[in-house]
Amino acid sequence: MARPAKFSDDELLDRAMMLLWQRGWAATSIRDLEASLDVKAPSIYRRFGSKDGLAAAAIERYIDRIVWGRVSKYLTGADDPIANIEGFLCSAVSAHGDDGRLWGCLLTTCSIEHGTPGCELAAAIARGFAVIESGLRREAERAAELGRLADGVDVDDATATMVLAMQGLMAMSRRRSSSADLITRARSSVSVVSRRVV
Amino acid sequence: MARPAKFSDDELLDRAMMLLWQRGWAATSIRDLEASLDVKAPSIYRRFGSKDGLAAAAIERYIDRIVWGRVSKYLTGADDPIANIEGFLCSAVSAHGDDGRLWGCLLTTCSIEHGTPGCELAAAIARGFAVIESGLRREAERAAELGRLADGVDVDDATATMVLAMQGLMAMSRRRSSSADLITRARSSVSVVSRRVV
DNA sequence: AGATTTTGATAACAGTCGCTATCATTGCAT
DNA sequence: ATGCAATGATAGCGACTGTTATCAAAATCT
Repeated sequence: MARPAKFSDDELLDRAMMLLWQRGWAATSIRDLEASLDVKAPSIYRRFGSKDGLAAAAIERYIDRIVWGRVSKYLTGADDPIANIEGFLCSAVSAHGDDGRLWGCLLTTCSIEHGTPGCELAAAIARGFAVIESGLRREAERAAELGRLADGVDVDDATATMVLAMQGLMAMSRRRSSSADLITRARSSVSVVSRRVV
Repeated sequence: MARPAKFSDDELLDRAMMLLWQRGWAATSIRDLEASLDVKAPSIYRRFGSKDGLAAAAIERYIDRIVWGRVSKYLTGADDPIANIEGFLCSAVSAHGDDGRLWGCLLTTCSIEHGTPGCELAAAIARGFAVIESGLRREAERAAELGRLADGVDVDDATATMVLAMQGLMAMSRRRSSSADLITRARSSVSVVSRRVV
């Protein structure tokens, strides 16, 4: 056939995902990707078509790896659903960068940066958020069945509050250097929807 | 003295604020500002020093006009604090653009786009969020005094939940075209922290 | 009225952006 | 070994970025 590629698409996407996650969409140029991926621009364009195409593929990979990873690790559908939700939120605001800076969420960052709705990025981003929301809703339903929701709080209320808290935490992550304050806020928000155990 | 300026700094900042609010920081170029402000680039640079300087001044104006306007209109320190908070959140997710697209929050958008902490933009943004949080906290304190907080929910919990909800709503605003769904979510989140009246 | 001083406009700077045409290099199949 | 096909590398495209030097226009003060 022909000469094999130096890196597989998956390897490229992993590194592209990390770079976009850390720096954002607009702040990451093709030259940055060239340097980080050790692959020249023409190869990137032959494989992914455009910068948007690469970003969309990187977002898909982010959903598959990071989002699904956290959902399946924390929102397990077993044990205490409240503790699961709390673990999920706190895992998202844990430090990532070597400098201690939080990375936030690739989905939130890209959806705000790349505002134009209707593009292929928007569809990928919406899919990622749907994964998060359905995972949170599943735990909220279990919490309701187990009587772990606070009085007067139904599944919709708990899900909406947790989704908003998640996005709020991700937005705040981009400008906070430490995660301690965010974890406190996350715990507060979870405690509000859950029944106090005396 | 000398020839008077065609527009005052305040007029310029008002229009710059609207443009940055609608399009974001990175997506708004100096040429865009020239066209929208009807003022050429050299005048902009003579007055505000740089694009960052203009953005920082526009953010200050956003805080003074929009943030303080909403805080003083809704978080009044009188009447029902729960209704006040709900009105505050819902006002922020009301349609703004002629095309029905939501603009979100200039602070949230800029803080995610212009991630670099330590610059003058970051300080202005932090100040704006402090205004929002203190306003929400004031109403939460009144709600606690009036017995309008749900059982087991203290002022810190309610404030944290409302701040996260606010930021979450603003993040979601950038990719939603209608505000109905966001208003439903906002109401859910407010209902969670407030005492049910039977 | 004339001098002064700040304004606005034209044009251009160097740099970066996303993207691509061109070509030599490489490895697989025959 | 040879031809084929896809690779990586060099170089460059036009457009756009933030920014600034230069100069004409205009309004206030003496």
